[in-house]
Amino acid sequence: MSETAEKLMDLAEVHIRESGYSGFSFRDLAAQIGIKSASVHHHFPTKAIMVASVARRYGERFFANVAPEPGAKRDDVIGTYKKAFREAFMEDGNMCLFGVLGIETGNLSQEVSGEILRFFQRCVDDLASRIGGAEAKVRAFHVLATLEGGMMLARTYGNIAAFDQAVSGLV
Amino acid sequence: MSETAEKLMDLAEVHIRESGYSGFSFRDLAAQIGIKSASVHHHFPTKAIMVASVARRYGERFFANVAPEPGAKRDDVIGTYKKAFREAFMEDGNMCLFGVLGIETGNLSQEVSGEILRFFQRCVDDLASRIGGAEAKVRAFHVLATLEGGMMLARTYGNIAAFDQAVSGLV
DNA sequence: GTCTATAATTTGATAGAC
DNA sequence: GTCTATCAAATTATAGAC
Repeated sequence: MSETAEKLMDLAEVHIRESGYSGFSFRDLAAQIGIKSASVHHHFPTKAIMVASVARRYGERFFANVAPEPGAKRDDVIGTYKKAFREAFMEDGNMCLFGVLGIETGNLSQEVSGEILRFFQRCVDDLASRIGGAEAKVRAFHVLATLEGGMMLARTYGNIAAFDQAVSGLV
Repeated sequence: MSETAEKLMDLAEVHIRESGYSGFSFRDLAAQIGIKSASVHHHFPTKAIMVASVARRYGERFFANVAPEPGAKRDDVIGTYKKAFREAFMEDGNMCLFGVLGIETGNLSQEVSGEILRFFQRCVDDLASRIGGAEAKVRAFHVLATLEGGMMLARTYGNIAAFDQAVSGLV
C-alpha cells in the first residue's frame, strides 16, 4: 500500500464519517492532496473498491483497539467499547463509519454492504462472548445499538454530552 | 396541498428512509407517478424544501402517534415509543427518517438540519417529561439512542429480531 | 399543472502520453 | 504514478409554450 493510497483512504474515511458514501467524490480527495482524479483511479479502480478498503481497515483498527488486554484480571468489555466509540467521536465530531454506511445500505454495492454486515456481526459476537451469561447476546445487541444511537445523537446535537447521557446507564 | 404533492412526499419519504437525501432524484419521483421532473419543481421549488416538508410532516405524524391517550390511567411512554419505532420498521424494513437524515447532517442545508435537531430535541423533551423523576433526561437520551441504534441494526441485518433484542431491556 | 428543451455542474470512469 | 483530455450519464434547476 503506497503512501498516496493511504492518504486517500484517510481522507475518504473522514468524508464518509462526515456525510456518507455519496458525500464525497474522487475529485474532492484528489484536490486535497494535490493530484488529479484520474490518478486516484490508479490506486483504487472504483469508488466501491476504495470504500470497501476503507471499511475493512476501519474494522481491523477498531477490533484491535477493543481487544482485551492479554494479562488483565478483569475484562470490562462494555467500558472498552464505550471508550472506543467516545474517542471516535471526539476525534473530529463525526459518526462511526459503519453507522453511516449501515444507514445507506440500500444504495451500496455488495462489496461494501458485505463489510458492513460483517462488522456488526463481529461486534455482537465479540460483545456477547465477553459479556457472557444467559442474556449475553441480547445485552450485546443492546449495548451496540445504544452506542451507535448515542453517537448519532451526539452528532446531531454537536455535543458529546448527548452520547455520555445516552450510554451512562450501560452496564 | 395537492394530491400530486402528497404523492411526491410519500415517495420521497420512502426513498429517504431507504437510502438518504442523496439516494433519490426528482426524476426518480417523477417517473414513479408518471410526470416529468420539471413538474416536480412546480410543487417543490428545490429538493431541500421538499425534504424539509417531508421531515416536518413525518415529525408531526410521529408525535401524534406517540401522544399519550387522554383518558388513560397509566402512561407507558417507553412502550409507546418502542411500538412506534417497531411499526415504522415493519412497514417496509427501512430506518426512521430522522435517523437517516441525522447521520447525513454534514451534507444538508440548514432548513433540513434544523428540522432534524428539532425532532430529536422534541423526542427527548417528551420522553423526559413523561418518564419523570430525577434521572428523566438521562433515561430519555438512553431510550432514544437505543431505539435509533436498534433500528439501524435491524436495517443492516434485514431482520426485526435485531431491534427486538436491542430494545428488550428498555424500561 | 404539465410539458419540451436546455443550461450548468458534477460524477465515476477510461485512453493514452509522459 | 501522474498527467491531459474526454466521455457518458446524472443532477438540480429554469424558461417558456400549452
